[in-house]
Amino acid sequence: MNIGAAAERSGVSTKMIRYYESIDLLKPAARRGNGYRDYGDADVAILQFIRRTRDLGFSLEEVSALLALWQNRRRSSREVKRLAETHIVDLERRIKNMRAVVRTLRELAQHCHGDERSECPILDDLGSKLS
Amino acid sequence: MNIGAAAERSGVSTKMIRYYESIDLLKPAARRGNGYRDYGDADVAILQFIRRTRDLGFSLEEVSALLALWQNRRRSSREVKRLAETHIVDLERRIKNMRAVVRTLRELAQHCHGDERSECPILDDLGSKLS
DNA sequence: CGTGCACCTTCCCACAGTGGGAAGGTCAAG
DNA sequence: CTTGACCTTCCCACTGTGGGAAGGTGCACG
Repeated sequence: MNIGAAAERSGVSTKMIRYYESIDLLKPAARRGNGYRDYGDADVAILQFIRRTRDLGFSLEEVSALLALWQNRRRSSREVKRLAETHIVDLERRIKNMRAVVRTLRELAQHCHGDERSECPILDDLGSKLS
Repeated sequence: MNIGAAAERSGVSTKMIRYYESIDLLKPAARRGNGYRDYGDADVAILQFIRRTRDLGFSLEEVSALLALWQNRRRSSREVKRLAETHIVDLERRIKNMRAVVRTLRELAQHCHGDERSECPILDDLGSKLS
């Protein structure tokens, strides 16, 4: 099947499929006589794996590692679990930061009139040397 | 004061100060006879404002808007509050997504033995056509 | 005085991912 | 046989940030 069909079935854009190939995340696709890339169901499955892994927020480097493990029959699940848990910790750290930011912003916005007046505690705080 | 001192006092790297100037987030700095950029306390205050606003996760475009409002005596606090609240909504949306991802990953990791065996529900799920 | 070191200047390159689009080849249907 | 939907490669954009080269400056110390 052509790259467009593979893109549609996998949910990965043609741009991204070519990009993934260019950075060696994917093996070079088979080519047909006319130079067109040719994909089979197994390739689509790999693309879907990548998309789902990306959806879970793994970096392309991590996707590459997970993909290798997925395709390795002699893998140990320890490594997979370690990757997942490291990622969980990272996400939790980022969530914690973002929640703190939201708390700060909500507090500031609460005290801001939000009307025609120029007085604004949000800007005061951003401009103060205290924060 | 030289750019290095301004960087140290503001917490914005020299690289970033020059970059902010190049994208017109900052007015071109005054120059001394030798071509060196020259900063005063007011400039450092602006840099600190930018750093704090960045720390709250605003994009440089939003920083630019907030900076303009900060320096505009005839601003209305409505606009500031609107920017802050839009940003809060955006952060909350992203937090929600990330929490869902963490939930999924925790569930998957829980069922993964994490030992020498290759069997691994995490990879099974990433590879399944169901998800 | 000269020498070295720390600073400054501009300029280009890299990264992660993704999208846009140009210039050209191909294929199928009308 | 033309038209339109594909495909190819290539370069450029974005968001922010850092690294480093090549060259000029300023100051302190011997």
